[in-house]
Amino acid sequence: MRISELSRRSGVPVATIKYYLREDLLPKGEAVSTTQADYSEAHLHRLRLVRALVEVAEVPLARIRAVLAALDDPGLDLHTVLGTAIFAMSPAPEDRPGDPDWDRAADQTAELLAELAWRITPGSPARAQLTQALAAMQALGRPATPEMLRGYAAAAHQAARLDVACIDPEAPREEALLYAVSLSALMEQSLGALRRLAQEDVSAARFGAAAPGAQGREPGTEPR
Amino acid sequence: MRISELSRRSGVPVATIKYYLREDLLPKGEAVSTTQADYSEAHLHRLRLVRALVEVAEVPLARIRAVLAALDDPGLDLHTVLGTAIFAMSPAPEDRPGDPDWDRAADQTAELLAELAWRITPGSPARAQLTQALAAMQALGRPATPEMLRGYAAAAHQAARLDVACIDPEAPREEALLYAVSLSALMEQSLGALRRLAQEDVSAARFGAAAPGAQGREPGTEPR
DNA sequence: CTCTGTTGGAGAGTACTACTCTCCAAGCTG
DNA sequence: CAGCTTGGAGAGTAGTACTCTCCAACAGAG
Repeated sequence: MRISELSRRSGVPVATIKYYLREDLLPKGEAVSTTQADYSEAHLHRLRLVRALVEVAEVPLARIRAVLAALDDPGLDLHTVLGTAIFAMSPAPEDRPGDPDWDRAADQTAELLAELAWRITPGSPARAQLTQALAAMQALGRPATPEMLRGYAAAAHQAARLDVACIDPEAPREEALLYAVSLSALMEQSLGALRRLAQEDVSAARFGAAAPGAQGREPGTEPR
Repeated sequence: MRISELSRRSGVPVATIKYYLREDLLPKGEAVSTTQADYSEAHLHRLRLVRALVEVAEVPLARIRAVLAALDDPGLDLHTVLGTAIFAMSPAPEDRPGDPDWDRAADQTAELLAELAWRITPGSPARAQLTQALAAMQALGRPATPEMLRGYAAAAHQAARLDVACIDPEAPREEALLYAVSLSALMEQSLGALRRLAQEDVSAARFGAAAPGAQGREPGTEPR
């Protein structure tokens, strides 16, 4: 199919598709002539994936590019490639050793992970992310307690079991990986939304009374 | 304290503090003379909160402004103000009625929420977010199953119980709200990080073998 | 009372991201 | 062969979050 059909079928403007091609977010179509290239269903599929990550999961293009590059890397086993992709997906805050809040948070992280005994890669960006969040709570004067962390870890592990259960190792590798990554990112959004909904339920149970958001903004209205 | 001390104590450049003052992210100090204003501990505290939301939770300034405005709104009960703040915090994707993927996702959402019977506000942006994520999965040809959704909802509810348990209704209102909001945002980051760590553990258990990310990027290296 | 430095306030400028627009010659289509 | 589309490349734009520059009005040191 030509670029205009790719655009029509995906709903993405031609100019944007050209931009993605330039930025290596979409592989080039097979050149039929100097001014004509052929795009396949795989292109359409990848384009939809990019759009889902951009629009729904709000992943920066640079990170999407890194993830796709990891997926295209052949010759690694499923677990390794998945790990690499998830690494590339996450923001990696820089360590701030020496900062007292950071160091205390790093200890909290180490203690929690030692207790959980999860099989994880040492330098994982997720670990730095966790430390960063705990350091921020420290700085706000409300450090997380070990009991809280254990509870959140249990919830996270439950979600992760569901994530991994969705992976079909029998499916074609490319497809399985693509789904695993997109599912991980989209389920992160879903989990966040579900958590906010659940917060309302729990808060209603605890503090009771009227429905909130009565004077909240109209649906679809971005603040300012 | 003067602006320079506020800057020194918070680690935020004076220029940025001035910018936040202009942008209504920080209330003005009490004017002592034409060219001198006095900032309190409350200013320092709010500044730290803004920085935590910007740096760690990556919340856009416009949304932080909306949240702070909601918190400053007096005369509402705790549950209501909290709900309003959480509303202001979340992105609100626009509905796309008519789009088949969207409509199916909206049905899924309605079915799940009916089954869960959580006490939630009808127009909640979190609901639209959930629908959006489910619609994206639909579009990628891998719709979420009701069983999966139930599982994720259970995990989310568990996290939400921990969130709400942290709120101390006896604490000064302003303080309780500030902590609730920052905790919600920072714990979202922590939960995401924990989930990624747990994914690695579960994936290792299921697909076994070598440590992943061996050729992942160095810690602290942003892709491209 | 002068001199040095800081402050609040406002505007312009910058860096980055994610497009979006314009142009062009080559090429396919009626 | 006229008129549309296409691939490719560069320039332009909109939005976000600062960052810099300037200035007159002070404040404190000597």
